[in-house]
Amino acid sequence: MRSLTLSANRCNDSSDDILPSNRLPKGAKAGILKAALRLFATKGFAGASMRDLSQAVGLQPASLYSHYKSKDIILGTLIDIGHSEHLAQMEQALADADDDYCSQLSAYVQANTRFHGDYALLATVINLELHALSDEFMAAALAARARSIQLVMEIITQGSEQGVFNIAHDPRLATSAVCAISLGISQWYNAEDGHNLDNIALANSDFALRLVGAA
Amino acid sequence: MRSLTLSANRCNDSSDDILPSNRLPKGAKAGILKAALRLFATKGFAGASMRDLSQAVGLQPASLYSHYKSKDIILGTLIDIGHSEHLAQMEQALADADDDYCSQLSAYVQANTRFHGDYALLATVINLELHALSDEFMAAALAARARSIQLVMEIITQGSEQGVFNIAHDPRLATSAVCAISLGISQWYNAEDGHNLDNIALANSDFALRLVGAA
DNA sequence: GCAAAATACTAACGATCGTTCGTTTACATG
DNA sequence: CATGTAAACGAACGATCGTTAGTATTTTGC
Repeated sequence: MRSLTLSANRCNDSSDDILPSNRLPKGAKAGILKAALRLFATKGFAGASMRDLSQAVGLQPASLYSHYKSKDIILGTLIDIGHSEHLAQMEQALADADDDYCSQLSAYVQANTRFHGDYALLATVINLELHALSDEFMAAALAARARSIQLVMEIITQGSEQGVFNIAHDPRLATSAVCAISLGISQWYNAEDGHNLDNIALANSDFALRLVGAA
Repeated sequence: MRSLTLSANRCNDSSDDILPSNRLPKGAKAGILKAALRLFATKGFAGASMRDLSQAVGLQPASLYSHYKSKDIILGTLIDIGHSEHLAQMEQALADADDDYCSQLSAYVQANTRFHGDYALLATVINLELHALSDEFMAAALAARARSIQLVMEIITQGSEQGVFNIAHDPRLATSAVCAISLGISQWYNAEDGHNLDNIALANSDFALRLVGAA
């Protein structure tokens, strides 16, 4: 682990797997998306130009428009990929886990942490550049986000009602806190640091279980 | 509380106290800083133009340069204010609290939560637009950030060594999680929602104490 | 091997960017 | 009232922005 100082490092991933491969388009589009993700994560959407992007993929600026009709659509595509993959991974994790509330919460937090570590740049763009989305993408993004949060909100509120969890406060505050724990690591996690993402995920799930007062 | 869905709402504060008044410059500079904060928080640093800013304060674009020499300096000033105020509030909170590790951690988390609620826009800009800082401001920003985190890191590690806390994992992971809890609320907290910031701060401090396994 | 489709190029458009210039107004101080 | 200073102005600078047009090159399907 290089540091845990929540540094300003928004681009600490030099690997090639910065986007879920199963959702990557074929051909040159994949390279454009990856380069755009790196640029948007480091310089922000408005701070990264189409010329920056064209240089990163080794094309002329105009050539990008053979693949994507606008800069907005590139951002929208990235954020859509991120939200879709996140929701899918959360649902899969819950389906694979045991049916009790503790296992469900633990599975969610571990999967959420792994997502934010595996796709730190993508998580960064989703969380930091959502405001730059055009309207048509924004609606879908907010819906997907709400669905992902609802998954864990229900676990926590129902687990609390059933007495499995013991939260002395508004369950929604606990949900917010639990989500924040996983979310934070995308700001500093670096796969090449040698820090084991599984260990972090396990720690975070333990933290979450403690936080909700799991029996 | 309007929602806890971690929405994309990066500008939910229409009040006038979006910056700590004791650190505001006199005269027109204060209005420029406030308008810039709102713009940077909603559109990002690169996405907000000097013409946007001039319109918000009712000046011509050129007039802004009578007060601040460049756009970068405005962002640097905002982030410097934010970091200075945050560090000061954290140190004050620790000084006012009892000397045991639980009280210290609780005080830090409550103060941290209140800061992120009271100055949600400022916290947003600090966390999301740090990458746009020029080099001279960046060094100071990272140093201030490191100092703020060190305060709570020491509480947690020493409290763990003394057996007051019981953390089954790397104390730095617990620190990261504790910080993330407070940090998250700047994304959705709205003072006009009627939600009591003191309640949130209290909840978060309880969550943090549970997280570290406080005796 | 040929037509068609996809992908790349050069060049340039109008708009907007941060910033500077020289000037004028407003205001405090003598 | 005179004077110096701070703060505002209109206009414009060169650079860069996202994007389009038109054309050439490469790849694909029959």
